[in-house]
Amino acid sequence: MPDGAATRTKGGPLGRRGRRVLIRPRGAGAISGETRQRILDVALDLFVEQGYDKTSLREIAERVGVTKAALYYHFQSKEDIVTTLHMPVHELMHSAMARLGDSTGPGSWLDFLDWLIEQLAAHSRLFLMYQRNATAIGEVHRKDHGGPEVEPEQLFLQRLADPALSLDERVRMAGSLAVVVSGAALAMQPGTPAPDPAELAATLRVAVRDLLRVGQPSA
Amino acid sequence: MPDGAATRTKGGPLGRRGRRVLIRPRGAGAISGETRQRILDVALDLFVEQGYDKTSLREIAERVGVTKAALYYHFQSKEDIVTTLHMPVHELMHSAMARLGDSTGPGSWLDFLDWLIEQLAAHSRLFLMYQRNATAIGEVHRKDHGGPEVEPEQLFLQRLADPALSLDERVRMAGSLAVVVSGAALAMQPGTPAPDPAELAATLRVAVRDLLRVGQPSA
DNA sequence: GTCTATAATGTGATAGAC
DNA sequence: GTCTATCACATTATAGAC
Repeated sequence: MPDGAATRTKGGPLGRRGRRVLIRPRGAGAISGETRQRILDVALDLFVEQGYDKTSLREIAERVGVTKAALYYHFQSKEDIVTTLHMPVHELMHSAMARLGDSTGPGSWLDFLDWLIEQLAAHSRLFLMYQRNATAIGEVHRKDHGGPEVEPEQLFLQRLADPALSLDERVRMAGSLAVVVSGAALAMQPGTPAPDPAELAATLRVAVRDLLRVGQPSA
Repeated sequence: MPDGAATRTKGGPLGRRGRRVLIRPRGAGAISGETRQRILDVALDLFVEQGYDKTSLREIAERVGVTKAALYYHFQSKEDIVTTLHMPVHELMHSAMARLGDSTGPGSWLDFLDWLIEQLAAHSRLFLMYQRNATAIGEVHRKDHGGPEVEPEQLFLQRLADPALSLDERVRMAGSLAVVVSGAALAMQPGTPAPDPAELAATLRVAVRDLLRVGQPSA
């Protein structure tokens, strides 16, 4: 059975659902990068909704309105799609580690959180995708990078394993990170109106300070 | 190709890896419930390690030392396995909602968190499994229970959608829940020694109070 | 209770025409 | 850049012998 025969009439028109107004007909050479971006958009939606593993290429292709084979023109593999989406977050985490440097303890941790809160608004949806597919993404990118554990997320937790830290400090540091992440998820909760990003960020900054028991933000 | 031919010598002995000392030989009728429990143990390990979706029945059967068909004697389906594992957590969440009742606001929320912290120690591994497979488990059990969204986890978030709550309250309530969950994950961080459960619980109780800005625990 | 063998289906991925 | 058609493979699940 051909690719989309189950869901599309054999010779029918291409644009389904009216999800998009086409400037020029599909199949005669689309604008550069346009389809690629739509694939990423659709994939992000599905990965967030139902997870990376449960989302098939057939499903992505269907929603975009192309065949699976077209996906393989734009991306080398399914993993390539999720890797491309995750890249900004990955780089963000990576440079966050660089910021943290070798210092430990709540002080530099707070700086890191402030910076993370700032970045979060711009990438909240990608962060959410990572949060909901952390294990899957972790394994994908462990398979690529040969090494055992290069995911920055894990590095954060390794920081907390520092024996110089008390249990109380560990709980509050890990907890404050969780607060920030939950704040990002809260911002995109369906059914509730999205809060003002600046107000949310300010609220988060105060909240993590309460949890880490340090002074209020300087700004 | 027969089931385990790739990993087990055709006529070889049954017990592999010496993972378990057998009182009496396998295949002559095992002790009631023994294999079933081992299946659950192995499945829990794998679901936590690499996720529900990426774990196949073949893999579970291999580690247990039986064939896939044997799994189907003990469980109706793969979903049945994960549902059985998730059941205690599900019931816990459910009764937590009953405890919360109709009241909103940080007051009853704190009571709920105290209770959750208490329960967490006894079920930390199952909670971790849920946390890492929330989307998968959610969909599995939505498929069973016909209804659209009966998962208690979602109900917690619906509480936070109450328009009577300020953004600050929402952030702190969602955040405090995240702190408790992260505390459970912290307790089982590989590589670091497991903290004393009672001490961890006490630390969490104080931490969530700092975040919710209420007094210290009465106990 | 466990096995062998197989069914039924879906998946990621590729070849080659247009 | 997208299509049709197909491949090779893994998966969940079942049937029936022992």
